[in-house]
Amino acid sequence: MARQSGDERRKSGGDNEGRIRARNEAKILEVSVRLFSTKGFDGTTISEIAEESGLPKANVYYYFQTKAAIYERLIAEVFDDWDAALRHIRPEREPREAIGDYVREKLESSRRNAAQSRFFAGELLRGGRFLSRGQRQHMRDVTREACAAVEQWIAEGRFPALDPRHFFIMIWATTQFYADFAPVVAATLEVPRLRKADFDDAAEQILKAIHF
Amino acid sequence: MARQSGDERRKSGGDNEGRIRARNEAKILEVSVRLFSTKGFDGTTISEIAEESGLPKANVYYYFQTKAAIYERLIAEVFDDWDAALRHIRPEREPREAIGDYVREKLESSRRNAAQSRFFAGELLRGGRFLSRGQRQHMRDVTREACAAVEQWIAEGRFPALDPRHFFIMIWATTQFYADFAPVVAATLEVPRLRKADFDDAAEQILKAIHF
DNA sequence: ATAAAACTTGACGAAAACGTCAGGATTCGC
DNA sequence: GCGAATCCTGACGTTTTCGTCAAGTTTTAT
Repeated sequence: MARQSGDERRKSGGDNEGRIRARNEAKILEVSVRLFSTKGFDGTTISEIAEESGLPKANVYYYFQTKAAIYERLIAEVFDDWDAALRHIRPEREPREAIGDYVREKLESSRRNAAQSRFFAGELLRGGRFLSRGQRQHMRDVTREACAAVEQWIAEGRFPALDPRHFFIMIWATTQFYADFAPVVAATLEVPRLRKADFDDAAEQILKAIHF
Repeated sequence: MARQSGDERRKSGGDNEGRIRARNEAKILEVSVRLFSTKGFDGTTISEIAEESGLPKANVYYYFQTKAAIYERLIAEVFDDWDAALRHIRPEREPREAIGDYVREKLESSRRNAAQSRFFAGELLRGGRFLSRGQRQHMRDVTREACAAVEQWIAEGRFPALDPRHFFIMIWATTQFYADFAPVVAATLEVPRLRKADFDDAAEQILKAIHF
């Protein structure tokens, strides 16, 4: 009996997964993030995931023990990207450049991975019940560090005296918005669908509107 | 046989609902907006709504034909508030005051009706499938009018040359964010729970950060 | 008081979802 | 080539949910 589902298997190895497993897991996750993002956790069924992945349902259960397991894997994936953009904010950089890069990268990544972005937004909207303590703590640490950089800029007189925490909230809110609430944005801009150019405009306008 | 469910009844009267009906519908809607906002449409069950409303399930169905009917009623309710705040933006007003009022009102109303705010955000995040064509159109009209006011300010040299559409998106994104993603905001501000003072700070910081 | 309208409710049926299982088919390491 | 590990899958059981129904009780209007 060679039954052995998903997680157990990876406990030591981790890297050298079978190609088949790698391919199928990837496919399942790719389909899932799209479905979860538009229909939510409860609105998405495993049958649906299976169908769109081109696998029978039981096969999905071969790779993931439960629906929650899929969801959690996705959370972890998104999480890895969470702070990547924030690394632009370093005290030794020029504020205008650092923040410009940050805004542009945030917009671009949420544009390119819109489903992922909406998926995570949905999770946060619901209170982040699937976020582990460690993940929450990590978010806090990363944010604190970025705020420290801004505070240093302020102390050096290179930045206006704003509360960096609200400043980041503002940036984050705005950049997320374009991808997560695309229908509203499209309606406001009076275009049928958002294109790359709209995101570029957004970056420019955001940087122009913020007083720094 | 006096069977007659919800919607039919109101077709002509509309105003003079029985008190019992008014009370029970209100209770159901109040409970529903909270549940929908934290668990989503599919994650919320009628049994749950019934239980928390203190009514048997069949009674909920006496007032609302389907779960979707409850959801749609809530959408319509939220919708009525959508543009109320935007009415502060009028060309004859002083830009600083008008926008200040707008930001403060938006923050305050999303703070006071956090569940409603999150509920609507969730709907938009999912692509706004429950929004009627008319509602979409209305959003567009209201937005266009507000943009026209800003454009007039710009023409009169009372406002910086920003694209008003991106400007409003930015404001809307930011103000919503405080209520809708409260856990993230609380983590960033390093407080256990957001209080009124935090929202007041937010208003101040937003207005200070925006260049106008 | 009385009849009609409005309201309440326990029990029920049908459909759908989750997750399981036992056994068959493929692939892999040697 | 062969045995073991991995992968695949149709059918199934259980639970949950939506929504219905028919028979009650309470309120309201006259």
